[in-house]
Amino acid sequence: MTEAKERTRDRISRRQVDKFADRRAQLAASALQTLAELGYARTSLREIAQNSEFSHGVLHYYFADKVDLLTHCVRQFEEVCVTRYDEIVARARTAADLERDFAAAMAATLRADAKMHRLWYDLRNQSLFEDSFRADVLEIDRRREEMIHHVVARYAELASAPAAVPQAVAYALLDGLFQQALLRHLAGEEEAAAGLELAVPAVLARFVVG
Amino acid sequence: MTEAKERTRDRISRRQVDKFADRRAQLAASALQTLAELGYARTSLREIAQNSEFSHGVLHYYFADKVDLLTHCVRQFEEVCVTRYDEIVARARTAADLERDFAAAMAATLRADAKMHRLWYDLRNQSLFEDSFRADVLEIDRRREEMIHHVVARYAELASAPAAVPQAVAYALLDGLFQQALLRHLAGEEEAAAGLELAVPAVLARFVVG
DNA sequence: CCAAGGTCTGGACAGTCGTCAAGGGTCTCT
DNA sequence: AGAGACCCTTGACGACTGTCCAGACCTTGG
Repeated sequence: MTEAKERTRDRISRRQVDKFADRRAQLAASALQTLAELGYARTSLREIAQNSEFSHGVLHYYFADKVDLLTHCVRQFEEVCVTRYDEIVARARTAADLERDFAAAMAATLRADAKMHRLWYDLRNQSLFEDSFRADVLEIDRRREEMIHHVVARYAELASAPAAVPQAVAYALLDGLFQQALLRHLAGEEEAAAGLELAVPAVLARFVVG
Repeated sequence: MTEAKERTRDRISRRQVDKFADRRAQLAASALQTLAELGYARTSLREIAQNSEFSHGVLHYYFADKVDLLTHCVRQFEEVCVTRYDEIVARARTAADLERDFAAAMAATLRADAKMHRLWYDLRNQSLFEDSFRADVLEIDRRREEMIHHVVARYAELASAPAAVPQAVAYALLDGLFQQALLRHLAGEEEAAAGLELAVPAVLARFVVG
């Protein structure tokens, strides 16, 4: 076999692999949309297929089984999930900036992506019953904790005061706050996001000494 | 019909009603046990019946349908759920007492009732997708918030300092802390409960000014 | 133009689900 | 003793599930 042929085959093979991966990503996106709408308990493969432009059989062409698909979904979900506040951290010039912008961003994503957040908490809970996703979920939660830590650390830096709570605790507290706001928001309470935007700066301020 | 007869019939009728309610409660207990073990998504009526001493048909004799059963379960769950720290609040003589005992009680129930707590978070999340339980779940959450408020209010009183955070925020923060500890505990992390017991007093102290 | 292989469809499968109804068993009252 | 209410079991139903597969479609290489 000539070198040219090998290169060609590599290129084709790579293109096929990429196409394969692209389709997987596309189907996983349909699955995520379905999951966000119906929740883990009520999502079936046929429903996912109906939210895509393919028939249900194709899912087993691209994924070994349902767990494989859902695991891929969880991993794909991560990418959207853990870089949300990076830009705000980078832009902030004062502690007051960060306080205000971070709170506003939390309230904004609560309003805009409520169904996706609802799905995240659903999947995190499923991982407590089924160990298939557990590793991936814990990894995402770790990165979310890191993401919050970046915010808090930068905040402490801007405020010229050391952080007074461990990063795991800071994440747990802010996540609790967000989850409660999500609960209220999805229950129809109009002021839920506004309440969150109000509460976050107060809590953030107590994360540093002084 | 004589008065004696009427009284007799009332007594019998009441006994039957009570027996009916008792059996409902018994079946709901079996259902709760099954739910705690398998989670909402994987719990079927036949599985519930197998965790009781009856066959699956009896469930439709005592409950109109699955939603009726699950709703009853949620309500029954409430009673166990919302009086957990009352005694500790009543006993505490100093703020330091309350801090220590409350944190110890949280860690203890995390260790002892992890599966039930996991179920609670599962059901609360389901209520975000299905509105059948929503009202009951929100009611329980409201009572849990009240329960936490009792602790915080008494703590502020003992510390002779006014509470510095709204009760909804205090609940959200402590709930987030607990949920994160539950996550770690069920993932096999041995120090999760101990970490919670350590973090709670620090957080509680920041709920009051000074 | 033909063969090959990647891609996709649609139907079939075995199993499980919630629901329901027919029937047997047990107890109480007349 | 017989009637009737209550309690429970069993088996069935249609719908839905995840999985698999035969075959059609389409692009590509020779």
